[in-house]
Amino acid sequence: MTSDSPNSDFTAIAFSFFNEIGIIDQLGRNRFERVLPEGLSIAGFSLLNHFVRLNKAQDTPSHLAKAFQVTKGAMTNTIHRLEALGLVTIIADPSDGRGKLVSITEAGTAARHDAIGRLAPSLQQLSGLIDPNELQALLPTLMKIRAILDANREP
Amino acid sequence: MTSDSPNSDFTAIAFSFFNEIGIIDQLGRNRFERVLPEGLSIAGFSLLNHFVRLNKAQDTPSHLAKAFQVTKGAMTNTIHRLEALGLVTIIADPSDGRGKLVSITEAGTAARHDAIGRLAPSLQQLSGLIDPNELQALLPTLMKIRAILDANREP
DNA sequence: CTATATTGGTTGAACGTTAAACCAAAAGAG
DNA sequence: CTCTTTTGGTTTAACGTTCAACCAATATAG
Repeated sequence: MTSDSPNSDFTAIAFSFFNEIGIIDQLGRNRFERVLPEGLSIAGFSLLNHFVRLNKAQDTPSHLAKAFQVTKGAMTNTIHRLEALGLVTIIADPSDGRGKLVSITEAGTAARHDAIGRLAPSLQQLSGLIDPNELQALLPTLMKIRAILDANREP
Repeated sequence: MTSDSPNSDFTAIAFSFFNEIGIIDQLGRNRFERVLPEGLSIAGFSLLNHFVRLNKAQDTPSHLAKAFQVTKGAMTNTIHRLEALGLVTIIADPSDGRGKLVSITEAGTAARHDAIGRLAPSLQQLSGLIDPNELQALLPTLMKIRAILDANREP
């Protein structure tokens, strides 16, 4: 029964896969969201983290939307929310009348640092429950699948 | 560099992991949602599928909420939406004045069948791009992680 | 140069989700 | 039996997301 009809098998495997992915995403998102500083969502934190990690001074909303695989509307929302919190500034792009430039503020860098501190205990706990090697072993395949899904939208 | 400071490494690995999970969930969800019949969400389809797969005649909302790891409010929403489409019926539980009993209708079974047919080409395409064995190999670890996250909510 | 197409960003409606407050019915404690 | 707690379900506000329509500015074609 393990290697019968290989093709209809794929459906069952894919169903299970996406099901697990969905639940893990939900549980993980929930877990981290509740420890983040008031008002800072995962989307917001990811954006701040992006600036610090890549040491970027500024970036355009459209580029950010592509980097996070999110629609322009979603990115507008995220950015404006961060701006309202003073964690980010938005200015007009001097070299393109349509564009904007987003920069992280001092407060934004601090908030990101604070958030990482808050995340630590939660991650600490997980590190005792999940084998890091096992987790890491998943990464290459997950990245491959993500790339395939990304390159192959709507059939 | 592979087995240096094992603990701070975990943070980076976990970040990458949840990041990939989040994007795959979004892309996969989007991919399947757009091919589903009008008005039928993934949540709705999953519910219908649950009844057919487990060959259940009826189930209570609270049990369904637990099965899908979703809040009661979310399940109320899903069920009522399906009821409005005529894919499910809701009756009072005769043996418990608080409870309800949800059953799938003929139309619900048909809609689920139709949905599977619509999903097929999309899955077919994926089966050519992703190695089923590689996909299946991920499942045990994913399930383990899901179980750990589930059993270990809010630190 | 002018007309058309593309790109950057915003907006508003809809969806599924969570959290929290709430009500009614059932179960448990005294 | 009565009081208290637990359980089943609904409701409302808020969030992040998608999609589609839209506007303004730039790029491209002719």
